[in-house]
Amino acid sequence: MTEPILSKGKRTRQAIEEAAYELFLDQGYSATSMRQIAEQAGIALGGIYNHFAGKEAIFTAVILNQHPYKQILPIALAVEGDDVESFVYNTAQALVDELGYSPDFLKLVFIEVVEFGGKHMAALFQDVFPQILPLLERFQSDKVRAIPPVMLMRVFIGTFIAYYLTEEMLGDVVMPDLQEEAMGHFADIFLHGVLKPKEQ
Amino acid sequence: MTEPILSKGKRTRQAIEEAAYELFLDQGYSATSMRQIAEQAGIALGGIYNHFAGKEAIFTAVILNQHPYKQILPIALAVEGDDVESFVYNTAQALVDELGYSPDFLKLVFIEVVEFGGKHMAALFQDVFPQILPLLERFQSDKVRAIPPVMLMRVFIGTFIAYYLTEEMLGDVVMPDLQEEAMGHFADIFLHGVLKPKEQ
DNA sequence: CCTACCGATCGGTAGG
DNA sequence: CCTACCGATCGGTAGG
Repeated sequence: MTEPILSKGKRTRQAIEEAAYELFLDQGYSATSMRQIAEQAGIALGGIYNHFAGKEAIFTAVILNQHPYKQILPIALAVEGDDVESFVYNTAQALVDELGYSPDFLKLVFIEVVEFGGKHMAALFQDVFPQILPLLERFQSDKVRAIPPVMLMRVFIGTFIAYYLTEEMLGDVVMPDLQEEAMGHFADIFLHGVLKPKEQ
Repeated sequence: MTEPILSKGKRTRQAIEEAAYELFLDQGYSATSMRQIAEQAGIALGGIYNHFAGKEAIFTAVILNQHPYKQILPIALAVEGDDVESFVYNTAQALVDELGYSPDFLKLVFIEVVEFGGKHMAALFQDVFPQILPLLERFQSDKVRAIPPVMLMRVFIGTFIAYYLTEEMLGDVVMPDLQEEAMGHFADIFLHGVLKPKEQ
């Protein structure tokens, strides 16, 4: 919410990134022209090249600064709940609340996979990995089965991706009424998959 | 394996689709030009328009005919195993064996989401849905917890997508040695999530 | 099914 | 940071 004062140069650069981000989400990378980016950023075409070496440099900046984890991580870190169960359920709830039902927040990664063959992934990963480590601790519990922690985190993240992608694939067409509960089912199945069976 | 005899027109059309399929997987839709498709299909640019109304018509045909489920469904249907456990494990194994570790077979769907906003999804779904119904039966078991069957299928499919997408996202960078076992972990967690706890 | 062409638009740059 | 421009390439078509 804090609006840091940026120099004019920084502000223009920021405007270009935001314009590009919106257009990429909407149309993908190749279908978005430098002219569209310039127009949406309120600048002349030539002006872009004072801030970026070229089109791909814009994408690189965008994916580093607008990557999904930048949205997800703060949400997940702010979630309350001392045990695994409530953490998983609360995170599921919080994510759906903040991100809605659309997989928009995943589209940048899809663009990266489809239009760049994943070649920025390594750089991205270096940036992300240290920051998701704190989340690993929240799975630390003797209720959890013996599963390598990294694998735990991977399946956890994967479960959310799976929810959103299948939402896009068949959410509107089938069972629109089940939508509200769907994320609950994903979280529930994940939890049962990860926890030791309760003796009841 | 059977090579049906096609008329020359059909063969050309098929060659165009296959050329486009390869190029789309490699570059995405927008970055692929009609000239590239023509060249790879061994035809002149103008010739394409005897078979397709335009570029998007090619994509529509490709996604209908080369959609991932066309590869996955036969594999899953051929899997042996009478109980849920062996079905899930064998399917996981068979898919990795046939599709490898790369998410290539998912790229068409990503292109559809990124470059078309998912607008062909409904038509696609009508084609796919009836054919995956038989798979639902293989989850019919009193070992399975009370979960709506459609949701079961959705999480099952989602688990595979999650595996492949996280594989692309961090498979090469981290834990390349764990790769072989990773799918096993996904299947294992899914199974525990879906089955009633065993009294042991 | 090909040749030759259309207008439009692309990413990028020179020069100021 | 803008104006005016570059060569290249785009999807598509006319005509044969």
